[in-house]
Formats: sequence, structure tokens, C-alpha cells
Amino acid sequence: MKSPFESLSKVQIEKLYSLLGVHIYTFLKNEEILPTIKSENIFAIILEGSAQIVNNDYNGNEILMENLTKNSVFGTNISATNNEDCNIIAKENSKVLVIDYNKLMNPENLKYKYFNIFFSNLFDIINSKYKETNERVKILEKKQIRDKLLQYFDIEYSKSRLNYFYLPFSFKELADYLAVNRSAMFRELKSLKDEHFIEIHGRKIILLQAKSINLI
Amino acid sequence: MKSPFESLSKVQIEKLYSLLGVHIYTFLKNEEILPTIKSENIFAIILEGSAQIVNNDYNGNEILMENLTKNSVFGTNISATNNEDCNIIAKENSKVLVIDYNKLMNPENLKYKYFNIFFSNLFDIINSKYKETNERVKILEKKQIRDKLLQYFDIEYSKSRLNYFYLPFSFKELADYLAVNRSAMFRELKSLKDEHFIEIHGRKIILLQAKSINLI
DNA sequence: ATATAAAAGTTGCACTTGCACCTTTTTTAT
DNA sequence: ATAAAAAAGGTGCAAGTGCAACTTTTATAT
Repeated sequence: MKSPFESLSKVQIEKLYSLLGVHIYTFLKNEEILPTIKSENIFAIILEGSAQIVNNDYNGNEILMENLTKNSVFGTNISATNNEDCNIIAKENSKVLVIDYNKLMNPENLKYKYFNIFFSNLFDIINSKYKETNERVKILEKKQIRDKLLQYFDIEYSKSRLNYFYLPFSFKELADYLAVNRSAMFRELKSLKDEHFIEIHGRKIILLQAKSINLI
Repeated sequence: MKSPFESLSKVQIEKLYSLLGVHIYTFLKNEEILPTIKSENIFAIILEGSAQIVNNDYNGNEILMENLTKNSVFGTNISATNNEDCNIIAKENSKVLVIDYNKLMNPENLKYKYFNIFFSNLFDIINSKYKETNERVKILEKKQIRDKLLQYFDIEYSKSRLNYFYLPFSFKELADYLAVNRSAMFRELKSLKDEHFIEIHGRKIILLQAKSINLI
């Protein structure tokens, strides 16, 4: 993940902080972040540590929405933070920078070179987050688990053009990512194995028909 | 939809065009846009007219991914354009402005006030697109049609705080938006009506239990 | 080293949903 | 004004999926 402060000197970062009137909060592992920082319209950056955006289901299930690591950005407009039943939990001791969105969008800022550099970095970061979200939408739009899996494989394949890739998370989390039931997903993975579409070795997934998969 | 050229004079827009080396293409109604503009990494704006991003399913179904109207932005990173089987069709005679993404991100641009204004507008537009996409993800993550509908109603309710709203599209398109089968959706709408959760009068949907819906 | 918890993997069953195929109503075009 | 097309609305049925309830394997903690 690119840093929002790329190409900025320490001095420029200090100036930026004061221009935007930022607040920096620290959180202990497992502490809730939102109650402290929540206001009308905010934009935040994880300076140190990591956190997770989780959604509390009406069944009491906690659904992982997004993993936030160092330099991740989140906020009212971006990411899944805009809902009542969302929660953000620090996964380690963390430091979070919070900016008022209106201050971020103040046209006066554009006078300052350091702001424009920062803003350009944010643009790039949000664009790539948006791209990832659109990938996920393409998967979630598929009605059947098999099609979701194949769409996911297709996206991974198109990134590397290799006939294998490594899951960046557990199978349980893959099921959450695809928004399907875990055991139903395994059932489908099993038939894809049986039909020699894929091989699974731990988190390594080999696409045996890579070229034909992206017909789907 | 905010204009990407807000707060810019005609002269500034001209300067911007030449700084970014933009191309402007015109398309007739029902013409395909992508073949003309497609390159490694682009960023585009609908200057006049309107278009639709559609995805060609392996069954031959055309799935509407996104409606683009005047001032809409789309491109390789944003929106659903980054896939092979995507297509963009002009719905009227249209004019499209195309920028090379690398030129857009050239740090030299930050010297020019008019660029920074333009860039700030883009930031805001993309942020709100991203917000919309995240709303949709929240819906698509729900496993059951009923929960998708209730999540959708909840989002609409939280926007206006009124116990009614008007569908911005047809029921057929609502089914596509929720990524569910149209008749299965109707079946679920019917039981929501029977259980006095909602009333439907054309495109007006009345939420009879608005406060309790967002428990879901 | 052992206990504990989490993830991986599997299966039966009931419920949900997609799909195909209708009818009726509304919209659009000529 | 009329025809044609699209949208709204509905239903039976088969296939797919969520869910619960397991076992086995792997990871984590003490």
C-alpha cells in the first residue's frame, strides 16, 4: 500500500497536519476506534498498527468488511464506515490520523504544494481501493457459488497471467469475501477439483484450465 | 452529479485540456465506445449525452453494470471498465473526453492552480461513486433476497429519514442491482407486502416499519 | 509438551432461489 | 389509434445453498 505521505518531507507533513487541523488518536489492541473518532464526515489514515472494519449482523454475527493496515485510508465516504452497525477494532496498538472531510476539501488548500502532493497520493490510493471494490462487486453479482469462484479465479489469473496463485487469506475468509456459506463453498470447490478445473494445495490454487476459465 | 469542471473558467478548461493532452471523441446513439478509446490506462468523462457499461455474460446475457450520464467519470481504475467482457454503449449521441491516467497523475500538474481545482473535483466525484459502490456491496453481501431488500430499504431510509421513497429505476433493474432473479424478488416483495412491512404503489415504496427495519 | 482454539473439510436436510413459462399491465413507436 | 415491445406480476419445480452438526487437521498459547 502506497503511503499517503509519499514525496513529502517531515517538515511538509508537519505543515500539512496544521493546515488540515488533524487529530491523532492512539488505540490499544482490541479497542474500538469509531466511538472516539466518529463525527459527521471524516477521513482517516492508519499511521501505525492495523484494524478491521466489522459489521454486526442482526444474528449477532460479526462480518469482516475490510482489513486496514498501515497507510490504509477509511472514512465516511470511502470504505464501509457509513453505517450504524459498523465497528472498527484495532488489531494491534495503533495510531490513527483523523481529518475533517470538509477541511480536506477546502479550496484554500490548493494553494499549498505539499497539500497537492498529499491529495494526489490520496487520489491514487482511493482509486486503487475503488478498483478492488469493483472487482468484488463483479464477483458478488454472480448468482451462483461456482460462478463467484470462477470469477474470483479469473480476476486472480488476469493479475498475474500465471496458472496458480496464493490465497491472501483463509478459506473461511474467502467465503466471507464471496459472501457465501463456507461449507457450501467447500462443496463447490470439491466439485471443481473433481472436474479437474483446479488443484488445491493449502493456500495455493492451481488453475488447470486458466485460459478457458475466463470465458466465464 | 457535480461537474468535474466546477469553479473553472472556459480559459482554464482550455489550458487543462492542453496540459493533459486530452482527446475528445464523439459517438452516435448505440455505438460502442470502448474500441475507440481503449488503451492501457485511461480516465474518461462524459461531456455530453449518456452511456451504459454492460457486461457480457457467458450465457450471452447483457448485464447492466452502470449508467453514465453527463459529467459521469469512468475508466480503467474506476468503475467496472477493467474487464475483457465489458462494453460501453452510447445511449444517445455523446461526447467523451479521454485522459491518459499517467498524464493525469503527473506530479508536474500540481504546479497549476486550474489542475488542482479540477483534481479536487474529481476526488469528490470518485469518492461519492465509491460510497455508492460500498452501499451496493453491503446489499450484495447479504445472502438472502429478503435481507438484500431490507438492506436496500434501510439505506434509502437513512438517506431521507422518510418512511417512503421512489425507486430510481424499474423493478427489473432493481433485481439486477440486487443481483437476484427478478421473479424471486417479486415473490419476496409480495411476502413483505403480506406481512405489512411495505406498501408498493408503482415506484413509490412505503416503509411501514421504518424504524425497526434498520435493526437488520 | 499439552491443551485449546481455530481452520479445513464433509454431509444431510430444509428452505430459498433461479429458471422457465405463463398472464396482465404499461410504455413506446408508428 | 393501434401494434409491438417492455415491464410488472405470478407460479411450479428442480437445483443450489444455507445451516447445523459433525470429524480431522493445523495453528496458537501456556
